[in-house]
Amino acid sequence: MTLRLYDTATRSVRDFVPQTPGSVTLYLCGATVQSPPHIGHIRSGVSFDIAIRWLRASGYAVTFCRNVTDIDDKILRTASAEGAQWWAIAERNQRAFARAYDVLGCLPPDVEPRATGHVPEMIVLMRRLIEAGHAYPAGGDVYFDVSSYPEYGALSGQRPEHMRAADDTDSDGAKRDPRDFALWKGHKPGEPSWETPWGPGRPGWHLECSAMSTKYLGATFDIHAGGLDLVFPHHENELAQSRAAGDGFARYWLHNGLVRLGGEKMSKSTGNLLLVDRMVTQVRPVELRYYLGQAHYRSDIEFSAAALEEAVAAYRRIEGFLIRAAELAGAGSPSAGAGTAGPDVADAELSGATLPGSELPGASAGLPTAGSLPAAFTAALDDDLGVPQALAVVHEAVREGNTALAAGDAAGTAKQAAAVRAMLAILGLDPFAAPWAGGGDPGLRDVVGALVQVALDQRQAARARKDYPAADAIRDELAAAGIAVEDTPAGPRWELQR
RNA sequence: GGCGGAAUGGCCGAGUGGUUUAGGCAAGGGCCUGCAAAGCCCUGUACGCGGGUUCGAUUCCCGCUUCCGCCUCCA
Repeated sequence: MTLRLYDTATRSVRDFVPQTPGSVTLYLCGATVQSPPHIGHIRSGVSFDIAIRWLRASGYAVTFCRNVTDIDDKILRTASAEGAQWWAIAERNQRAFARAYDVLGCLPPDVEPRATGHVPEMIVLMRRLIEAGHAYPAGGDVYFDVSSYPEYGALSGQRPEHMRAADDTDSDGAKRDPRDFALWKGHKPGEPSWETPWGPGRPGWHLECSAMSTKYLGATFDIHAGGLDLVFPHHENELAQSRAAGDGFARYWLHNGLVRLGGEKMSKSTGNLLLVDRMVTQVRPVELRYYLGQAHYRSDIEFSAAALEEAVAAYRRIEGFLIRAAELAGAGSPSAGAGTAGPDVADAELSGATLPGSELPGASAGLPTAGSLPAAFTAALDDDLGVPQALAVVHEAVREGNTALAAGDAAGTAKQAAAVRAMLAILGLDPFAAPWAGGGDPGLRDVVGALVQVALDQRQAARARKDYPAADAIRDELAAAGIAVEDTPAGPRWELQR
């Protein structure tokens, strides 16, 4: 079974055949670093992180380029409003994006080029376009001549004659046609500028992606990804520039659906409510990742607190199974292995049942291979990255694993646990893998474990003499301290309340 | 005005020309438990509206309604 992907350019699901067998070049439109990321931004990161993990697990060597747009109107406006340097605003927000990608477990790109670092490449591309008759300098700006490129509109299905004229103010007078778009914006007082053969100025929005994708991935590359709201004008314009210049450009276009709030796309004001930094104080990052990743990447997500809570519950069900499975596989009796059982401890205990040929660090190296995964899971992801169906397979394995666990079937439990972890690794959700695992001071954990054990021993003694009020009081006190106690056939186990 | 997407059981969310019609959450019943918790089993019989094609439509076609995205700030 081969991977099939929905290609926006053809509006159909197509077999994915990379340009060079065995390797994939992928460009993702990353952040315009004009504000900190909200969950809409990061959903895109998560969606394509899963795509990249799947490509790698499928045996492709993926070269992943994710750009940063570090100059635009809004960055300049913010800088001016705050009395700060534009580059300081960009830098600050770029760091916030980097934090968000990291905290949600998105694998880093192989290269993360910034627009302002690639002006020479932009100049070359502009020259090529001007010489080919597809662009013209005017009034200090450089414009792409839409009428010179008959294919314009093909990606987004727009007909130029039906497009509304741009109502932007600044430079309309210089354009030959209102639909022409700026490759380069002429210098204005108070704005940063770079020298070009056509005068000083700054990059237009679209030019950078053509210049940088070509530089790092080649004139023709496999996949161009980004949010659905970038199809027009951004990606349309990129495509026009690059094709008009004679480059093949992207062979597949992937677009993720948007996150909405209150029935509408997240705006600046509503987005502030859903900043990643804020969300991860309300749910654990891995739970937020589960929420953002669980829907199909092309579906819109209507944010709701209730839906987020459901995702949390679903993830904890999976995680709970893995923790109990690790305890069983590890120390024979749950009480011995439990408690101290942060996932990292459990990880060690599970080592006997680890993934085939994998250390599972969450880094690109250790992903399970597609062949080692359940066939239904593989088939789901091969079908345009069908994460919802893939998660159904995960949940079925969890249920079977829980049944084995209840029966004391260690081998069966370990088998299901290994399968679940392998599948979760592809989705970036393995609780025992980086960046979710670990944390905490091992020494402190041992101390806490010993203290809890004292309390549990007293509770067991109370239970043995059928003094249930005393036993329940101990359990209640532990609960109040944030420790959940469960009795199992093999004795009590505890863990920190999640 | 143009282009595109969507409407599924209490909720989230897949999917399919029919017979076993995902999965999760919540709910009810049961098992287990001293009680819980966790887990397992069972239950609910859903596809916006109106036509059409068909032996049969939630799935295909036409029309309609509502919602959403884009039409040069956007993930």
